[in-house]
Amino acid sequence: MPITQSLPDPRVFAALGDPTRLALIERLRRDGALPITRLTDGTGITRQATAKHLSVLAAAELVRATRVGREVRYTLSPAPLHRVAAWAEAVFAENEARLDRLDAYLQAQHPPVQRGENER
Amino acid sequence: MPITQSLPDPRVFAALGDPTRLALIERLRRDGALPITRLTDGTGITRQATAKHLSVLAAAELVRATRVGREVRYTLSPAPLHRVAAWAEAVFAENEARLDRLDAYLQAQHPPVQRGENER
DNA sequence: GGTATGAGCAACCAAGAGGTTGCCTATCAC
DNA sequence: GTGATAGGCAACCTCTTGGTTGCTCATACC
Repeated sequence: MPITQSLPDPRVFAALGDPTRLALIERLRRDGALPITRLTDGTGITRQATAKHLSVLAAAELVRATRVGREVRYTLSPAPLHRVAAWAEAVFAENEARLDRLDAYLQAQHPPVQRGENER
Repeated sequence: MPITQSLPDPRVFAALGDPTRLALIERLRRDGALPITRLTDGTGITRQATAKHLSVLAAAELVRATRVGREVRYTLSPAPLHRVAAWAEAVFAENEARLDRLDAYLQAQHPPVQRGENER
């Protein structure tokens, strides 16, 4: 069963590969739509730093910005997460399958000692 | 239903956030245990570059090295992939749930027109 | 109107990442 | 033994990244 799953966008992983951004994702998951200033306080960093992180997340399409008056609200856009989860799970499963085949092959080459009548 | 899922190790995402390393993962998924030299040829980079990438993957426990004679074979160690998939799927699901709650709330505030006998 | 607040833009900086070359060690094959 | 092959280590280089400060623009409030 050759995998049909296409390779995911590395930018999504890269975007998730930073603790600050991971925390932003968690925050947005909990609280929904928040403007940059709100997302900034509590963290020890500047608003501009947060803005950069958000733009990385936006580039990976993990987050969507909508302007409301003078503020910009960020919300999670979880489609990439879904794709990433599917890929990771597929790789995991496929690897298990390969190991099983390898196992079967090795068993055939070196049948285990003491098997009992025909399986024990 | 507050998420019990703990935050995943950012190093796993960071390790996956590079096209070269993603390709290495794919290669190992397909072909199983391979030494560095084999993993290197075909790619346009040096053996040392590949070694660095593999050490990043190993630090994230995505890959395991076993020495066989003079060569070192790398194999996928997919447990982190499983965890990552679970987290991503959980965030996806929780976000959908939050959106649904928001939706219900909005419906309650602005009941849709034409609801039937006693709503209109 | 004037003032406070939310956000964007640009320059800058230090540290890290991805890559290289050069050299050394260990194992295999003969 | 000799030579070829697999790999490790260290120094170096350049580009990116995470962060800052300073300034400007736009919207809201009174």
